[in-house]
Amino acid sequence: MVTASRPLRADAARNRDKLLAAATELFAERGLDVPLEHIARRAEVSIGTLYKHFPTREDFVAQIFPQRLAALDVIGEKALAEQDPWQAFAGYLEDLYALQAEDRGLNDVLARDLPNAPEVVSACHRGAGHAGILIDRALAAGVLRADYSITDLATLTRAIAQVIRDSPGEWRRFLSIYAEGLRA
Amino acid sequence: MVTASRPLRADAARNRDKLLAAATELFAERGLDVPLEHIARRAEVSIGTLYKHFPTREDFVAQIFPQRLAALDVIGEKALAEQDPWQAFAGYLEDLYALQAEDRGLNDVLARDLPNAPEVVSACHRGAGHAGILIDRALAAGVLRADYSITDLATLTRAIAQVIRDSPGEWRRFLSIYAEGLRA
DNA sequence: CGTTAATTCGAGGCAACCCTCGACTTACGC
DNA sequence: GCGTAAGTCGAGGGTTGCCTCGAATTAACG
Repeated sequence: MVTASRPLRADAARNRDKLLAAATELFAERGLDVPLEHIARRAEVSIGTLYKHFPTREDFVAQIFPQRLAALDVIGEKALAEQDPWQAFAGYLEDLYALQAEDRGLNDVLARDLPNAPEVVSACHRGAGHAGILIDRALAAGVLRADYSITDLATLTRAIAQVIRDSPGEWRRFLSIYAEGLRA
Repeated sequence: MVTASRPLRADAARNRDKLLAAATELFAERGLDVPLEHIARRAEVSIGTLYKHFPTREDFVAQIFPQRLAALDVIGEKALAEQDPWQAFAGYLEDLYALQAEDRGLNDVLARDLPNAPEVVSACHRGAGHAGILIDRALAAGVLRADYSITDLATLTRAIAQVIRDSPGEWRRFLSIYAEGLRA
């Protein structure tokens, strides 16, 4: 039962776009918790209009992050193409956290449990799938500590998210130390 | 020029104690950001009375945490008494984070830059002093990766603080992996 | 006891953020 | 052009937390 909503009026479409652009910028700059009023202000639109188009913060997240999360697939594929199982896994971590470091909103999305939009959830699942394969490969090759699991990666992600928030310049070093501890 | 303040009236002393007890509990349970109103409520005292005794949140912190931080000295001494340089450093980390995991307030104090009370600051400095010695020893013995520094420990502390907040049961495992990466 | 200074109380003002609703405005089809 | 549905606006009500201040209370001392 698809409810075919009629096309937006011209001004409405314009405002929707401005809101989306503003939200994209502000999420990236300030993180997921930026006040909705700020988004409205940057979009030069009233708060009422914001709520008309995006009744909840989640609606913004659902519109904005699926594309962002597509990058996860890219780095996943890239890592799967790498021959050396250790290099594949370690490179994946580097790329993943580099991504997070570039976008505070993405950092939040990946580090919290919150994001409920199905598109976002499925993107995360795909990411976890890639990571799972990389872990299995590395385990099979005996280059990763034998008890490592995807749960540890989730923990690491939240930890690194915090490092990125506190001191954006240090995550790479932190990761390199942690990664040493990962080798079998 | 020491301003000798006269002793508190009996009821005032009682209320002060109740406030301190309530704050100690709530900081430990909920972290440093617990609303001051909650502290007043648990102490069964009005919000006005709370502000009379502790005009700022920092005043609570300054009264409560110096004793808590004394534990830092204890584990520092304990580690310095340990013969094996690696065991000394690794044990210190274990003890430190076990402490943090037991008290959300302490976790916050150690992981944020905020705490400005001189007593708190100096306790942190003493802790850093111990840690510095442990690091130097381990470096001299060649058991710690050669480029490790106290800055890395600060980063680790913030990262683990986050792990403790998110999933209190996992910090030990996380640390054990990281610590592997630390060996020379 | 009575005095009085110290203490307590909590209503209420301020600020940030959330969200709603009805009056006004405007795009668009005719 | 005009009528109308669609869209916009922003004042304002709700919440949570911070903090203040004057009226009411009370400990403590003679």
